[in-house]
Amino acid sequence: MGRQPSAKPTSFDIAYLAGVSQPTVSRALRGSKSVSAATRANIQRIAQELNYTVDKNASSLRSQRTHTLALLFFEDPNPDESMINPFFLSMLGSITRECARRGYDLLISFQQMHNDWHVTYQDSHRSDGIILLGYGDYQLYLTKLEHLVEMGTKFVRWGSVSEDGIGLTVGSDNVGAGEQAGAHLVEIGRRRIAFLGDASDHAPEFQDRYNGLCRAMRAAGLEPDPALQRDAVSSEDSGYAAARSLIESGQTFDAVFAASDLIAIGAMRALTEAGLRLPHDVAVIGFDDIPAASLTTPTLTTLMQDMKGAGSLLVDALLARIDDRPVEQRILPARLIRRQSTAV
Amino acid sequence: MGRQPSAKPTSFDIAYLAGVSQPTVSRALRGSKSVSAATRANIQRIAQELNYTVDKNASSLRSQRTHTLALLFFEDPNPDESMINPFFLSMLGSITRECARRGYDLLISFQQMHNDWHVTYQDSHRSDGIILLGYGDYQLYLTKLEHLVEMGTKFVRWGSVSEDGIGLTVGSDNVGAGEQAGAHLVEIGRRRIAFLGDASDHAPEFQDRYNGLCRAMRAAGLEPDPALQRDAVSSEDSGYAAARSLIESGQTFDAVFAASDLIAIGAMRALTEAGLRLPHDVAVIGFDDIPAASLTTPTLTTLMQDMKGAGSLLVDALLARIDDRPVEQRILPARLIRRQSTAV
DNA sequence: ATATTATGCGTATACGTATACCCTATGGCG
DNA sequence: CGCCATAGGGTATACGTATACGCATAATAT
Repeated sequence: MGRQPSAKPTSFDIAYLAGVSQPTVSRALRGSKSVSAATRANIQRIAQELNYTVDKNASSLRSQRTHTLALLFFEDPNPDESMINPFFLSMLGSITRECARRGYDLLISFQQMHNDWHVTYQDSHRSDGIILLGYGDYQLYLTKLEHLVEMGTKFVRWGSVSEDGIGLTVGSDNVGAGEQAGAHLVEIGRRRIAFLGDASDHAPEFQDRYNGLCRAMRAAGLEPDPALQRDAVSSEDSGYAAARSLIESGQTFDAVFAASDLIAIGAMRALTEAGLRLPHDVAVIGFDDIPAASLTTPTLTTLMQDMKGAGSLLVDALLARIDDRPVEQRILPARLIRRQSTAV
Repeated sequence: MGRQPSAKPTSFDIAYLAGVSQPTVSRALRGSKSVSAATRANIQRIAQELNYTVDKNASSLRSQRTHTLALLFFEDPNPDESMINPFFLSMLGSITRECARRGYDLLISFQQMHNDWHVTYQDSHRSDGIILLGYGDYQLYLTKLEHLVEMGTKFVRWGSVSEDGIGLTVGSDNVGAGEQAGAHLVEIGRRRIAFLGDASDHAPEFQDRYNGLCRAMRAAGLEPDPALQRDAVSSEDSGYAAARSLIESGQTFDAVFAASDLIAIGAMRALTEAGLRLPHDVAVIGFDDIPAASLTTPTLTTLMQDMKGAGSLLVDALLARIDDRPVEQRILPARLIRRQSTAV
């Protein structure tokens, strides 16, 4: 009873009470097998009683391992600052859970493309590695990634998975998903399918989706019409503008495959305003299955990415990278969610 | 050139190059005024050149300050694990930004109401304080909070602001927002206004909103009918069920004030299915202004909470609490967003 | 001119843990 | 009965920084 309740116990306190030395406490709690079962049990009991916790800072300082990962969202600074891509937000849940399961803490930050991630997070020993999520200026982005590789920073990013990519990338099977979308539209009888989304190599994921669409069309004996492709970034406004451009061009089309749900939602607004009936005149497919997709009129058919799988895959891959183990899986399948916007 | 590029520089390296002692480097970089301007400038230049960063673990260990806050979402374990209350998610952006602005890192975690937050985060020196966000089993919740207070844990939570609350709470002006909702419905001629949301003291925020509604009605000479109140938690399904219950009861009503947008969206589905025309037969107001609110049919009138303000207020309050300074502001105003669901 | 105070910095050390290394006792084996 | 391996754990120390304290020198006061 003479102890100060406010003073947090250290491993020395435990050691004293257990009649052993401080290193033995450390060894016992970390599971070293050079401690007898009886001693270990005793130490654990005492630690429990005193509500002892290993000091994270001291532990990290000594072991040079933080058991912390950093999650960086980097998007172009948005006029509406509080707006975050909903798709990435929903990945957050699975990432945090996977981190917790693996005993890792998660630091989170939104970055405006600064130059010093490695300095900020790895060199200052805040985290053992970095998860990168986001779109943005792709060229600028690549430059930064090369820099990270040079600095030996451990990181993994979500994106288009290809062998020549910079650093380690995991992502959905975008080509396969594009094929599913195309096949579905062909199946319901559509012939002239428009694609809304940047198809250049500035947006590899969108490009993959477009390539998948083209492949499905060709497999059905249709030739994709390049005039039916319109660039768009992932936002409602951009989707609206792209659809307007398509409508005003006078091209005929009976389906729209939007590279993201946000684009699709904007496009549906433009199409409806133009007096087109959905899905009768134009069928629409989105990508991501954000919560809003089931609230639109008509509800939006879309490709659902495996968000839960994505989170654990990202964490798995990063931990493998940190421990210099080979990374097993890198690609996740997507699933077609059929709703009213393609129900004819 | 003989230096190892991979070895991270320490304050000793800087000190050696600057011809001073290590503590002087520490003082210079932390802005102590007992270092001459010339020395400081020189040290900063060298640190810059070497890409030196203060080791976070060593710094935190020595100073017993982590400059890190922990954000805890605690909700009842959901069957759909990846579902997070969208309102809290949008608060995330402003919290991270405010932390960054103040030079704090942010740890994030989802908790299933475990007992040991303080152990996990404060006692193990992972963070200086905790931000709590979430609904959940309110009684259980209160017990945990009392425990936190006992342990001397620094924390702040989002919720119903009242003087007798446990710990430090900041939140929206729920009563005032409820009044705005009520006044608006009265203004468009509605007399029999239903409230969907738990009005017991298990959900103080909802209760406040209901009280605000009642106040506005009485101010207009109307007496709220308790039969028009239905309990609901913040989910679509719960809103749907509550609205069904109301419809089946045979009560007449010409407006619904839902305690959250999710409840409102579920209720609108039930109302529409029952053949009621919105807003002609029944006007609907929600709460939160989640992104989906502008996508429903009809679009949803709602009360927008000041999310950006909320984030900075939470961080401000917590930092004040950590430094034992008085907390200035605790209540944020909400704003009525008029959309189609009340446009008559 | 001496006493006083402030300035600028070095010396020593603490923060709490993890690990390399060393030592002792025990048992197995030939 | 001597030899070595092994279990079990102690001793010493490093991780990199921040701070209490002391000590000069210079600036001011008296």
